[in-house]
Amino acid sequence: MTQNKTTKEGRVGAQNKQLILAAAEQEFAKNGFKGTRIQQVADRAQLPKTNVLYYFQSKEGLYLAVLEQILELWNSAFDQATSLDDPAEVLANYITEKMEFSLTRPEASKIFALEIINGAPNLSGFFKEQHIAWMTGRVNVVQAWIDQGKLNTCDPEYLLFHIWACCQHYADFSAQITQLKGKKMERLEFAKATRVLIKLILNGCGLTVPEKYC
Amino acid sequence: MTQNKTTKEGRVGAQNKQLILAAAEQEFAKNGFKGTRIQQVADRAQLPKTNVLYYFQSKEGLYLAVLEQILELWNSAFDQATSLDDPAEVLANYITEKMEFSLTRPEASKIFALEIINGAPNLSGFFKEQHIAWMTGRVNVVQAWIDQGKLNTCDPEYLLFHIWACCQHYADFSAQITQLKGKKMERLEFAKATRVLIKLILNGCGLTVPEKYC
DNA sequence: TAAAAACCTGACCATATGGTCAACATAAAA
DNA sequence: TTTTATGTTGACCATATGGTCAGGTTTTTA
Repeated sequence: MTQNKTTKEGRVGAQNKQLILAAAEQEFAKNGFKGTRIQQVADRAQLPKTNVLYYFQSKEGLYLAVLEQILELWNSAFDQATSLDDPAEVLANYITEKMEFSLTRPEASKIFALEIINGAPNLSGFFKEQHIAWMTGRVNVVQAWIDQGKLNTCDPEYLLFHIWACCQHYADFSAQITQLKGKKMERLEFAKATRVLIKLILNGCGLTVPEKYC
Repeated sequence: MTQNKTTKEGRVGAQNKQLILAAAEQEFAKNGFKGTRIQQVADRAQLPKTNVLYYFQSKEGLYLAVLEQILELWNSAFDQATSLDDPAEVLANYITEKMEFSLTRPEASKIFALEIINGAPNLSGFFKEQHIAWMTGRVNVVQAWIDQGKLNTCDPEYLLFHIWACCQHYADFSAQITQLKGKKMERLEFAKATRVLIKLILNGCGLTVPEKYC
């Protein structure tokens, strides 16, 4: 259905590309860019190494494709929120979304984390500008809430950082959490962590947690 | 005739070892284990590559030495806190310490983060057990505070995770923060972030921020 | 001061790995 | 059916890199 802009690919191609991307996501998350071997990705996808290179011109090309696919997942209902919305509802929902992401796509979160720790050498200027614009918009909305007295005074920028930090922690540091809890966090534990986090953040801002998030 | 495996080191050795460790910390934080070249470490330390291998038998040995040195920095006043102490004071101080660490030793934080994201393959069983013991002790203290009514009900384990997450974020994700703020966070911004975070966490737990942390 | 221990380093090597290529197979279009 | 585009793959290569080694110098010890 959708035709790729650069290379014309048939059914088989599209399917294999997805297979390879999924395998690559696992490997890159586990070993980082330098630590990942094309052969490992190929093995996981059950294809010969040369086949991987056929679809993605190079290891870097493969990594960029993985990264691009991940960045498309960054969308959220919070993006469209305005100062007219209820902050408690919006923030609780945003946290819920982020936690759900950490639960279902931990590898994506890890790859992003690795990219940032490395100094974000592969994030396009376009993405960065877009990200800054998003941030500015969201900070303005939160500030408007504060100005309206809906929210305790708190620096909106840092508030967002703290929400990200907590939510991503459950994906990026899952090994540590598993170690400390004695077992892997399943959906049930994630639900509890989400509730606890929502309460912490909202109360921390002087908000009451909406009924549905208790 | 033959000296045992434990190499005796003189003045020069001790000095060079520290030099190499410092250089390695920078490189490992920036490029990860696989991504770091011994030659890069040597260049940074302004020594020949062979000299690095003289002091540390292998790249892995060097990495382990760096990691070990980092884990020694994990100590905190919170370690000795009891349920008799004031939770607001203890937690505010703990957050302050962690933030100070993110400001002054961001590379150490990043290396630890990379290690965890990779599944913590190099953290010794001893460290892990010690870490679990620490956690258990701290959770008990927090729970005691809750039982005494000093603190709102909140899962102590998740509370600690959230504190870690937020504090480490300022070190590990500094590239993203710098990008979004338009400039690197200096000590002044760290002080503000610390204040904001303390307020968020303490208020989130139903605590009042002590005067000295406002 | 002599011996031993610690320190230093250029030359070298084995191996792993990203990537190329050419020949072939299959699907799609004509 | 023929032709063209797409997909497949084993054999191969250039290079980077971790690590060795032998022979040397400096520092410490007895």
